[in-house]
Amino acid sequence: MLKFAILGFLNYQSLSGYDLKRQLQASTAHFWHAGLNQVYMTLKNLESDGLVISELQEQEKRPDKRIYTITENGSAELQTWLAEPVTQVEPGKSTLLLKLFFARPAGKAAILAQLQVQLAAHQRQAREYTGTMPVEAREMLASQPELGDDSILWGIVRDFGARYEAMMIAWLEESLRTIETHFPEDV
Amino acid sequence: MLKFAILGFLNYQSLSGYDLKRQLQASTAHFWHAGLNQVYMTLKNLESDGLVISELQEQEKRPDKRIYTITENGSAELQTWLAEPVTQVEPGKSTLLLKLFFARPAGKAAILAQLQVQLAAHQRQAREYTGTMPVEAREMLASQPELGDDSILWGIVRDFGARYEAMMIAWLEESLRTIETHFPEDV
DNA sequence: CTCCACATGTAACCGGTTACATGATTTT
DNA sequence: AAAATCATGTAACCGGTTACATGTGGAG
Repeated sequence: MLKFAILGFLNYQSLSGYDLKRQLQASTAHFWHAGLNQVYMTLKNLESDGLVISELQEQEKRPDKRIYTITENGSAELQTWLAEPVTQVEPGKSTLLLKLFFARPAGKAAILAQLQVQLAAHQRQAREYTGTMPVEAREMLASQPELGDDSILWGIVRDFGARYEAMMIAWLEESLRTIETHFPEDV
Repeated sequence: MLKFAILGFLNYQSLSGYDLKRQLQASTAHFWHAGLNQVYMTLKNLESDGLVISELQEQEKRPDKRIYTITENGSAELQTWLAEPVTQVEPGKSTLLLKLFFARPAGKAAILAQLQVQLAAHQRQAREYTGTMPVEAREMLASQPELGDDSILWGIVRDFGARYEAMMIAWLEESLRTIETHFPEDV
């Protein structure tokens, strides 16, 4: 599916693999990660499928860049994908929940430690949503004011992140209290 | 990681692949899915690694079952995994958020439809958490009362599910309102 | 008579992760 | 002098999905 994330960004503007990775990092990292190598590979596949084209841009003082541009076929494929309904309630994968579910043999101290680490991490994460939009998004909006409608959607996705982190923190705090008061001490 | 889910369940009691799948379905489906075939395959791998052993149990009127039992090595491997700290804030993958992020070209009607389908699905899902513990869990608790401590953890995981669905519903409702009032009509 | 639950597997494929490989420029 | 940023790739591996393959007994 990274394929579509990339087509989505290239639909806004032409970018190099490296810049694409930056965009992903700034905008979609919390709901869609990707390694740099994977970005390059996917771009290559997209090019051989004729959904994007690339041209080499020479740079002084910097390595050359390969700039990718979406084709009409690519744009069409993106449209098709956007129109498809999403699977009803996507089955998630959470290592944390899985581990917690079976965690009893690990002992009270280990469980509390695990949850505290998570709490700290999510409190940090939550702070990211208290500020303003990421620079990448603001820059894109400034240079392409016709993206105003898109930014409504970006805001909604961002709001999900904020709510998710708030929920996570509340749940972790409550869970810590539950374990502390109800779970038996390690022997 | 399905490997550990299976070891976790076999650590409670010996089970066949088919029954294992049932347990997964009933307890961990919303944070860890698995196809039947994958369960069988993983069991096979676990056996060749010496983490579980199996014996064939003949049945009248039913196909024979292969019952798997965790070994000491298997138990040790589970312990090790449980003790390992979870990666800080696991990077999630959400097709819904990805699609929504880039959804502008799909148009207002399509976006609203998408969100409404999701809302209905999550309202259904949320109802699952209003009732009591699944039968599988209650049966296991009744037959093995020493699992009382485990059930605290099961409750915490279950609570996550409830909070997640509540958050999802609130977010979807708010998003629907936002789109309706701020997103331009299709031409 | 048809569909569902029980019961177990194999094989091809595919998306994504990790490791390997290289190299200049700028910042600390 | 070391570390981070810019910049692009290849190859092995691995967990998981989809499709294929088979067969009985009970319920509607």
